[in-house]
Amino acid sequence: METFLQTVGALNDETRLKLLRFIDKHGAVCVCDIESAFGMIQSRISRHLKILKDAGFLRVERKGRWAYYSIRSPLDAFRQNVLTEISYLEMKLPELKKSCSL
Amino acid sequence: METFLQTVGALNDETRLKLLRFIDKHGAVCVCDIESAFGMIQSRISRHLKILKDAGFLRVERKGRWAYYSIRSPLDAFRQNVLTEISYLEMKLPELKKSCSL
DNA sequence: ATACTACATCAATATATCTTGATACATACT
DNA sequence: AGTATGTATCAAGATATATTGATGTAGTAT
Repeated sequence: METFLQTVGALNDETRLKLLRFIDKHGAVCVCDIESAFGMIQSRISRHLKILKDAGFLRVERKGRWAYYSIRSPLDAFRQNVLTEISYLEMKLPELKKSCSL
Repeated sequence: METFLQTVGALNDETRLKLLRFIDKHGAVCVCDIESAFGMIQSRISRHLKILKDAGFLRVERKGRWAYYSIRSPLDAFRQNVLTEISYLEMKLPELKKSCSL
């Protein structure tokens, strides 16, 4: 119950749906790339990524000073369904431009 | 996007998950039965039922002064998955006692 | 018509969540 | 050591959502 509410709670935000789709589409990206792609301030991105991570959708891998977020794998069936469902949604995603990372 | 957010928004509440499971389990029930089963005031129940209905999970059928809520049918694959997922959750549901309806 | 019942909706308050800017932390570089 | 960079977290205000009690509406009964 707790966990399910956390999962749907994480999905209940337009920004997070876009982040999820963006990461699902591009694979591992660092926070600064997301920041410049979405044109949002870093604290906002960081917060949403944490919520998505805590809800079981994302994983982080730190390399040097960068934190790379990607879709957690393996993903249980329900979360996988959710990702698929999100991929069907019409949303305009920003372009990924490798601005800061190597 | 709109629709998806409305769907997950409807799921983002413990009371509504219980209502959904309760109705999924018992079939068509009227508001007063839910009210007495859950021990919640009527306006609260009514509001949550509306949210679940607007999100595409429930349908209403009025008979006389009663409004019977049941799972909308047919349900698309995603919402069906959600219902299945909810059925796996551990939650204590109140007993249904046919208190007011015929 | 009046009164009653089941349900819906509104207004006010309470609670949770989001956004921003500031600050903290950790790694890398000189 | 200091400085810069990438990220995380905190505190404040803004926004959204939930709960309650009151009121509105529609069907039913007397």
